[in-house]
Amino acid sequence: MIPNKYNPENVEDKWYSYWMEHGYFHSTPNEKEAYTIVIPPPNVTGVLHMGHMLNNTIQDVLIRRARLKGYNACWVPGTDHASIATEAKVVAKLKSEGIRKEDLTRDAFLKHAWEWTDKHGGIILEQLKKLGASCDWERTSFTMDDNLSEAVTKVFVDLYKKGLIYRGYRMVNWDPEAKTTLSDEEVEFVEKQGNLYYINYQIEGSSESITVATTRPETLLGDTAVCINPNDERFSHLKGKKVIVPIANRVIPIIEDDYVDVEFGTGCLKITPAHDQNDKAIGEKHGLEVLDILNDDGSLNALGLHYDGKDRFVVRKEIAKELEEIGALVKIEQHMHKVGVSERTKAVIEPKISVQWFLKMEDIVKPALDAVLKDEEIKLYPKHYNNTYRHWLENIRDWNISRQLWWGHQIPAFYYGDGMEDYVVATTAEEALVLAQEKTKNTSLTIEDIKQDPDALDTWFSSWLWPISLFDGIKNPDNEEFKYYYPTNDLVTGPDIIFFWVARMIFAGYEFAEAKPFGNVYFTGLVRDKQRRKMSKSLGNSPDPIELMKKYGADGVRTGLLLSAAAGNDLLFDEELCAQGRNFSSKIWNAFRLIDGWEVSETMEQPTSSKIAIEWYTAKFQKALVEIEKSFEQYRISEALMTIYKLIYDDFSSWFLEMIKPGYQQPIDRVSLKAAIKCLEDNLKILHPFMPFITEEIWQHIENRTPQEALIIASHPEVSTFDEKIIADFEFASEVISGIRKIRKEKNISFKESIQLYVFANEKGGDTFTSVIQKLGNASEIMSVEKAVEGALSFRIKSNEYFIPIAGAIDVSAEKAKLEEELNYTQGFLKSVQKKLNNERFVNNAPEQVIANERKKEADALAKIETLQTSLQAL
RNA sequence: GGGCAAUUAGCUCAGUUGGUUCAGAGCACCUCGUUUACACCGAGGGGGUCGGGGGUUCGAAUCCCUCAUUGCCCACCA
Repeated sequence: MIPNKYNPENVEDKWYSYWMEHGYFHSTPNEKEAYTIVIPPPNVTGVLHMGHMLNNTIQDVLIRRARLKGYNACWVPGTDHASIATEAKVVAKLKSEGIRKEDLTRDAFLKHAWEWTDKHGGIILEQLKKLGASCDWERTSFTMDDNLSEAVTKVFVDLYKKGLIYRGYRMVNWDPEAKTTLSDEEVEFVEKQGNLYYINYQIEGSSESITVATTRPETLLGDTAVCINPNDERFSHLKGKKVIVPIANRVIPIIEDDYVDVEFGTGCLKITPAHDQNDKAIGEKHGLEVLDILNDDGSLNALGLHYDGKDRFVVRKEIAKELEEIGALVKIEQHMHKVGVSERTKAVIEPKISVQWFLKMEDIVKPALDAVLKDEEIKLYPKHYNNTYRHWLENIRDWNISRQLWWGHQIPAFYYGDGMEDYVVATTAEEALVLAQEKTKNTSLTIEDIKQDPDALDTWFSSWLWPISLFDGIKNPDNEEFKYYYPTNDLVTGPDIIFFWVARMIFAGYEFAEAKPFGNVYFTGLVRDKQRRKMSKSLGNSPDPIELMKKYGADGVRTGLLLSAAAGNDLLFDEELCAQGRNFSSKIWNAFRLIDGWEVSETMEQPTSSKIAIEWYTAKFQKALVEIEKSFEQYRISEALMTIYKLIYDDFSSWFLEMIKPGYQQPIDRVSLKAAIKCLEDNLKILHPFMPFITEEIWQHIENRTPQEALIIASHPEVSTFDEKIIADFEFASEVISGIRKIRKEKNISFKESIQLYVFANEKGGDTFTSVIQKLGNASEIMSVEKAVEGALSFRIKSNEYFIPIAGAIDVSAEKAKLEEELNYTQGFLKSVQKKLNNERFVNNAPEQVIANERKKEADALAKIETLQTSLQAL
């Protein structure tokens, strides 16, 4: 009836359906305390990878544990529209069909995007079900759901009214591939080998020239000045003169600014205000003209003269050649530098001046600093992320929130004219019309006269509201759900989105909900392969999670991942880990099968060894429970799991079950069986958050449970006081048992053959486990003696000596050698202890406890030496 | 260029205020074993000068200084 081997595949599907059917994952506000997690929403068209596996396993552990502990646990799942990533996918797909985005209307494009989303969206959520994720699926959300979108619009309008959102002509990061601006966070810097080009600019009306160094020679077509340091004597004779831009043959001034580093390059800098942040600043300071030479796709425009229409990188090469031909190129040096690329498309970013929407950050972030750093309202794990967090917030610049994309939340700004200020911000076009009429005092304006801003908002401008908008807290802040579930408890995510998402959610929380969004943030590490390489599609080193779960069971994969995932550390994934998890499943299964197979006797007395075993395991379980609680408090989840692993593998299976196991074909007494089942059930409860499926399976096998008695909603064992002494006594006894086993092994004495055991005890008492030693050592009797036993093998535990008489001859010289070695070691140990005790400064300075311990060590060593010497003489 | 973290057994990591059983765990490894839950197993075992150097202390993996290596984050030097 109960299979020999545990087969996860069927079992896991069965219980997931069972849990769903009975609505255990679903939460509604009630009188219990809420425990809430919101999922970091994966990209709507994404597929499950190992990073998700780790991240969501941790969330599931936390949520299941909370559920067992009697909280009203609510884990809200959902997906993110991922504006730029998804739009890029859709554009690529259309391109493969020969359709260009430029040829489509906004509505037509969005239709394609929604089709794509409907087709590929949510796959990842289905995959999470395989993992066992106990999300409240009835609450599944999408950042572009109507409700969430309305929240985004409302927030935009409110922030605009507060004066925190503005439209400005600024230098921004331009991604020529996606043809959109990006926030500073979306630009990553990669080290690249480039060239430093030294170019001569001829002084107007002179044969003399001045050399500038640049990494981007093509930008000289946009130069509007050349700058020198006013204190640089090399160039003082050129002050006030003008130079001629090569190729373009434009005359531009030489200006002076101490921004220029005399040491670097030639000490002379060309100024291209349209294509460099610093140049723009200098340009503004000196009132320079701005010449934008680039098109949106990164090719040069008409200002690029004969390079019109050619890509910037092509021009870079060609212009170098032309400069060489006209003798303006002095030299080219190799130059390592960091180049900003788009996080999404990897295209090299161009600084570009354009009109965009920005959020003022200075004031809005303020509460977020204290919340984490001072008041500890929000705690980050590991804590050292506090520094990273602080640094970012303290150096933050205004957030460029507009994107030249269609997939996303359209900016609720409406234009009625071409002027920089000819717009209004409103939730709907109708409201906008009213506002526009008021603003222009022109009541003849119609809805046709106003046009909504075509741009969409940065994806993160919606996900920063996630913990609030999931519960409709933006539009309807007094609703019952929001008041009940918000603030949420724990957030589990990767440190790579600490700025993108975590920090922004924190100040959004204070700004829009007047409260923190969550109490704790647990940052996981990255999942890498065995060689520490990042997992990536191109390397092919990323295993398919679904296949892994098929092979090892979801429980096995979860366990494998968590066993080695120290908080915040990268996880070096190896399938071996999953095998370890699967093996653990088997172990538990077999332990259950053992107990399940026992016949019970109603009349049988409980053996002493069983009675003591149960007392011991109960204490041991409590001790483990305390450690587990402590580990969870510190979010050391892998340690908590390891504690359970060892408890079940070693203490429960190897020791406890062996202690109470009845003889061959013997029944077990009723009391012991009942207690054993209780112990097993407690094990299942604490293991359930980690291995939900196998624990539920066994739980339901133990007896027929009603849906109200399912393990998933059982109650977690409570911490209570426990007997430390019995644990210590067992520790000692287990060493004795190991000693016996060692001798059996050395002398090839089969376990079936019983032995006699004599004890010469310097340490009196500690007989609690005699019956256990007898059983697990297969000793026919255990007797106390007052002197060494002749014709016996011996071993020592602490200051006690144990003798096992054997029938055959004893190899006296070998025994002697063994004893002498042990004696030697103990004498050396004694010497070091005595040296310490004879040191006056030690005795005077060390705390009493420490000295007492040293004295105890001394006494023990002395006693042991005496025993050893007696034994040696006896030989 | 600045900041943060790490460096302990073959691998991945614990080691909380310096002092008991402080040099540990899991995996891997070696030996033996098909005993009646489990070979996806059991029993037993080997293995580390705690990155190098210096210092404080009666006492340092733990505190201080310094050097080295690695990883991450941030920064507008053309």
